[in-house]
Amino acid sequence: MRKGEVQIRRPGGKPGAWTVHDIAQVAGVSAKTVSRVVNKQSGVSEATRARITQIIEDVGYHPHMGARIMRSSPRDCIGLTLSAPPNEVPFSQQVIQRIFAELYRIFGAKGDYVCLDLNPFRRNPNADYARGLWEQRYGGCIVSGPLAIEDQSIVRIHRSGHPYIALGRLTDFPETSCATVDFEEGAYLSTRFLLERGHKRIGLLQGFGRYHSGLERRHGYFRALAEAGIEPDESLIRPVTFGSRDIITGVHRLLADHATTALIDSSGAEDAASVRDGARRAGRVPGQDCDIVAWTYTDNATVLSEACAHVWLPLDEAAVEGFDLLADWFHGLRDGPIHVVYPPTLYETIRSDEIPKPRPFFDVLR
Amino acid sequence: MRKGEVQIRRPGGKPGAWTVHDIAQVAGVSAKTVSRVVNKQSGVSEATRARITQIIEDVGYHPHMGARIMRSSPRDCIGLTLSAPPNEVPFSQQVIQRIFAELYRIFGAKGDYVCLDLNPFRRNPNADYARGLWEQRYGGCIVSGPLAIEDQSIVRIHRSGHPYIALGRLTDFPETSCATVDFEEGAYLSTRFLLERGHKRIGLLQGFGRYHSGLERRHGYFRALAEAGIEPDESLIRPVTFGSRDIITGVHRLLADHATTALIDSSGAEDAASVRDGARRAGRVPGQDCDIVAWTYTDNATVLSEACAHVWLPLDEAAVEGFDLLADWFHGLRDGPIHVVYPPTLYETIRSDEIPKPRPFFDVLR
DNA sequence: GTGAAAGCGCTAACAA
DNA sequence: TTGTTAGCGCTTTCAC
Repeated sequence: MRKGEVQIRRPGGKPGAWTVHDIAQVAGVSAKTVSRVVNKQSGVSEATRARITQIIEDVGYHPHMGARIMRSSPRDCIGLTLSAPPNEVPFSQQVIQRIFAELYRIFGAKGDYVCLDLNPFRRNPNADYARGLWEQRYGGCIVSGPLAIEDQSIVRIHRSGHPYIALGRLTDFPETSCATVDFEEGAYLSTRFLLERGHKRIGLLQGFGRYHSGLERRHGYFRALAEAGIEPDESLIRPVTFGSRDIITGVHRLLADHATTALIDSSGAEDAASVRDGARRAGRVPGQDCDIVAWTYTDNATVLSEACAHVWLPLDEAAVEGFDLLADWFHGLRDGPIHVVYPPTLYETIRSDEIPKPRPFFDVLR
Repeated sequence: MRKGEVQIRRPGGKPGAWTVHDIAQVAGVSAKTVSRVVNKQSGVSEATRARITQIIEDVGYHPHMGARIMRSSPRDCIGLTLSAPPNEVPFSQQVIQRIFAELYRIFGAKGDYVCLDLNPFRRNPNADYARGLWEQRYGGCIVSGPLAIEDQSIVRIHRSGHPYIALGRLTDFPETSCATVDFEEGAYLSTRFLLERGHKRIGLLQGFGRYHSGLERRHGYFRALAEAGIEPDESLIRPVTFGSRDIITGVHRLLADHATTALIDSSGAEDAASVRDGARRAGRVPGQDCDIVAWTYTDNATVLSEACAHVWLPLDEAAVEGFDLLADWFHGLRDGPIHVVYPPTLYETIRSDEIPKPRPFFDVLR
């Protein structure tokens, strides 16, 4: 046996891991007393506590977490789930890194576990991304990503009373505990800005079409048009995914009609090259014969040099604030739900160089 | 209630989550039959199975994971732990991303959970990074990072029989299930290369001094010296951390003695700027009055332009192979332990530009 | 093909 | 301050 290594058989030579009863037997006390020591409860004399603590350390005892959560729900493990398939809504490296850095800071450094439910979707497209909560695997969770139009899970989570926070919300369920940005307002700002510049036919490259954040984009766009007394035209809205080809085609189709003089790129892809490609195919020149408003998730950052304005949606920043509040809720320092909804900001001029398209995280290797 | 939402009270109007007994009562069968259906065991008629499956779906039943793992150990959750404090051994973004991409590919996509024990060290410097295993929180684990000289946990994990893999190994416990590279050989190669170029006094900037991978560096260095019949000189070895100041000082001290004509940068920091700074302070010019061999974790990459050779230690590549094997062990498709030890490669010429110093992952925000 | 009973390790409630 | 009892939800064993 290696130096310093401890290896003590359970009393009676039983195999397997030590239990409170084993510790109790060795210490000559009852299991409940051991339990009190493990859980730092009062009602144990200092001498007994010290003795039991020593035995626990010597034999390397750890309480069985399965048995433990049968009596009380887990408060030392937070879940992180994806509410959308990563191939459909690719998380950028930057976003994931920021989320992890925060989880490390808030939960990890305290000794809490973080449990990832990385992708229930590949097995079952209608997977319940909260399954870890129902299984009592964790006692609270972060729902990372937009919520699908047909989403049922989030309301069930909400009703369950578990601490949770979603990085998105439901258009028809404003109670959702969330940390997100106001996409409706973003679309409204973008549209109004272009209307004020005299545009009448404004195309909307609409990201997240299958999700509530996509719906919000439509609503904001319609609201600005209605205020200006302009009849909306469905053909001016093109739902797009994050794929280059989709964005190229979307821009191409929208700008092919020369009566359309402006475009809002709310795709969320920050993919300047594809927007340019689409415009070129339509025979248009952004900044010259058409105005483009580009959406970005980075403050004061140019994602399309020719854009007449950039709208910043501070999603990461909202998430960071939300996580802190969730931690407090999770640890019993406050109640839920949480409502962090950051407003977007429209920049007409930005001095930064054009930042590159973000790299998807779950794609690092292939 | 929202459209399509299911919310059915348990029989008897009891509060809380549904159990196998509730399902059984509704279905008019016994709990065991429900259990058989949930676990896809035989011994249930098709009709009964279909009926129970339907009820399970309708009420959104999920088995209680705590109760479940009291009868059998968890095989749907893999742990990821850090064996060293991240401030002491900073993981680069690249490494962490690669690890996560692999976990996503191998475990996440199958529907397994990945449970992170991010940092038990801040609370307790002697923390047992395998606590999640002892608590039966997960049924196997990845030990990410080097193993400390005084490490006790890894042998206990090994003896426990749980599937595991460490991204490092113990110099005196070769049975360790690991995916790593041969640091001893890396140091040997580096030293021999410099000896063959005629150097007699070779400094070793030794990374990971408190860890086994640091010991391996010493051993390889000594082996090459012994082969060449050169008496080792302890003052030529400088253990360094990842901090710039430490590396600057280390290089400075080593090169201040002009009799020392060569240096092996096995710090692992890939920090060219600090090496240069240290040399400058010692009044030396790498590539002119001294030879430097630089260690890197990226294939065919220059991490110090003036280096006379680069030694590539394919740690990421080893990890990727190891994870696949661990997954098979975890899922019962093979037995452990795993031994993936990649050899280092010495490059005398590399045509790449100098790559920048890697950015630490757990430092993204601050 | 199906069910009854026991027990996994822990802790809340109650008793001493 | 400490101990006893019961029971959490599940699965295993054994019986029907």
